[in-house]
Amino acid sequence: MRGSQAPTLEAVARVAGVSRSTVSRVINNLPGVSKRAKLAVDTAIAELRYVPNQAARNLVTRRTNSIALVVSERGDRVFSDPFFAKILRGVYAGMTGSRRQLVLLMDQEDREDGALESYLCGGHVDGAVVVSLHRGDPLPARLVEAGLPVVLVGRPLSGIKVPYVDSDNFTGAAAAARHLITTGRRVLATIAGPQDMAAGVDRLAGWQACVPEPAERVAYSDFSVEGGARAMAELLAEFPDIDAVFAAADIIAVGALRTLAEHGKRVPDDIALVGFDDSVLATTTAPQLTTVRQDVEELGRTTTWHLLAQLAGDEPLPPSVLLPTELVERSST
Amino acid sequence: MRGSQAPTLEAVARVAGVSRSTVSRVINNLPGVSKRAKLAVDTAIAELRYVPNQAARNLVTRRTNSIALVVSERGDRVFSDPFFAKILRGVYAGMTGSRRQLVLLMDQEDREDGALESYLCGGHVDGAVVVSLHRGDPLPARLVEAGLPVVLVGRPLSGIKVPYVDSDNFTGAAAAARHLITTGRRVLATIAGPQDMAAGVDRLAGWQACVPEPAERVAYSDFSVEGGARAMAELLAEFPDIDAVFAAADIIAVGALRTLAEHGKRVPDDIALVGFDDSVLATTTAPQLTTVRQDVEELGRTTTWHLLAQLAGDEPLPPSVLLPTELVERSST
DNA sequence: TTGTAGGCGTTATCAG
DNA sequence: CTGATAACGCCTACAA
Repeated sequence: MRGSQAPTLEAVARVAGVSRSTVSRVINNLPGVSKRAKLAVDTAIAELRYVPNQAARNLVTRRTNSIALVVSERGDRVFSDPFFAKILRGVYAGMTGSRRQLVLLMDQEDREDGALESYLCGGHVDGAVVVSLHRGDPLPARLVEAGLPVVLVGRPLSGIKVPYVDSDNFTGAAAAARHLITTGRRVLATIAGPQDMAAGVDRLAGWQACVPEPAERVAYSDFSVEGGARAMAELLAEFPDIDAVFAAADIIAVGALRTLAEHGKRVPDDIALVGFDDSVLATTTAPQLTTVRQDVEELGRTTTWHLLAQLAGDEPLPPSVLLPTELVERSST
Repeated sequence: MRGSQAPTLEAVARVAGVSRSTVSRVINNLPGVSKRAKLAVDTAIAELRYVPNQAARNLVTRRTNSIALVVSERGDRVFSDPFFAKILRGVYAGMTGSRRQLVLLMDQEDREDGALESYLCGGHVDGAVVVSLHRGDPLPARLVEAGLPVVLVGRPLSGIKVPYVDSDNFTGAAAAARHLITTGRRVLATIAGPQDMAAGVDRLAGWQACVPEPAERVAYSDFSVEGGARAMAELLAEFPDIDAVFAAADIIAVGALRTLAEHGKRVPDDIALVGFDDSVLATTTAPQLTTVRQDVEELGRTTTWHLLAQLAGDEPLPPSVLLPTELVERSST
């Protein structure tokens, strides 16, 4: 991949009039090199524009000084989702001072199945943060089996033993339920998120743990405005007397709000609405959303720390971490 | 980076009862392997969960089967900018069928200067698409010197000889100027973009090439709403009689629009306004923006094709490509 | 069709 | 402090 002939350690050593070992020591800042030798080597390096060959270095050291952020989602979707933006920001923040490169990897639809996996297991990276897992995704288990250090953003649904960091979705949803109950609402409904992701499952579970009739009045939606609008319509059609709704995400709540407006329902007078995430959306709606806050950037940061600690061998680590969530009261309840 | 001891070619060969070369041939789908041998090898590979060591492979083949998308911008900014989202989408689209992995690299503020460069030159990737260059960024020249195939998104300002793909900013800006002139505007002004980026420079040049008094009535702004608002205010203060403004980006135009409203100027009655980009912003303003459309996704796609062609050795390639831009008339002129 | 042997550019372990 | 020398895991002529 280099023009004609990239200079090697050997070449530098010749020019500097020393041995390869000495050059290697200089490059890696190892002790035991005389000032004179170091100077000669530095000069030679500059002159030849020498850059160490990573492949050779990786081969012998068995480390690459880079970690991967793996997004198990189609690449073209990633950039438009603010969730990933925050995760990325957090991962970056978590890496400061670690002297490692971050490599962002996404699913490519046209690649054969194992491409991502063999890239990761093939020694391109020292470890991986994996985010956006859906039920049944075999990737994390495979990576762990292969011995690659991995930390997940979000609880895995498959029950595999992989360390993860997640927001406490269960407790957050429970708080939402309690809030609605204590503010006098009686006919409670929820729009649950996708049940192939832990966030969807756990928020539903937390809700159901606090609500009188857990199995009643549940609609499902993906994380989209349209889905939320549709689910709200279903709910309204089947249970016209509901006076409170917990939406499993702010974006779902936005859709619900739209449907409620179309049906002439006033929020919070006729129906109270609670969202989840405390994203920017929550303050741009009218009325502003009562919602459960999770700190997504912190999620990325903590996950990265966990991975780096694992790489550094700072055992023992907790197998998983739950970050607190918090109810934020605004005008929709 | 593998658990205890990752299996090697050697191990597979032993289990399969063949030589390393035969295993290698199977892995690389080379001809000249008997059915029996292939079967034995495949079985052994599955049994041992063998994954080829990339470092070793890279070292000898001198290729990595991955290309980099390098964003010369702080990582945490990248995800929030829709421009990069579109570029990424285009790059992905351009890679379909290429059997390569995409590695996204961004500046990390805490890294020493050469980290990105030595990562790229050290043989981690076969080539790079580099985007978002500011004047004086030494990266592309260094990469090219080191022999790494590189294609730039956007014309480099430094005059270095690196292939690039860009939108035809000059012609687009000229079209904006002509449009304002032919619709009867007389006192023309422009809010130019940052002059440390080609997009800013070229749009200003295109404008100045078509306007009666090129040096007159120019304000400068970065690509932000606030900058546009401020620049518009400057213009208004200094030249109260202007009746047309060309903003070098839609986001700048949004700011200008705000200032104009504050000053009681009607658009387009009192002042005509043209933007650049045809981003989503252009249709969310009131009035909707007349603007110059550029296809950013296409930009990413074409740049990637160019790089892949270069890697494939499909010479000779045009050193650079300009993608057409097009005036879109709406209500602001 | 298969196996043997040499080398890719580093690091690391030894003696000197 | 410095310099040989043996790996690291794989590919690739070349020979069988």
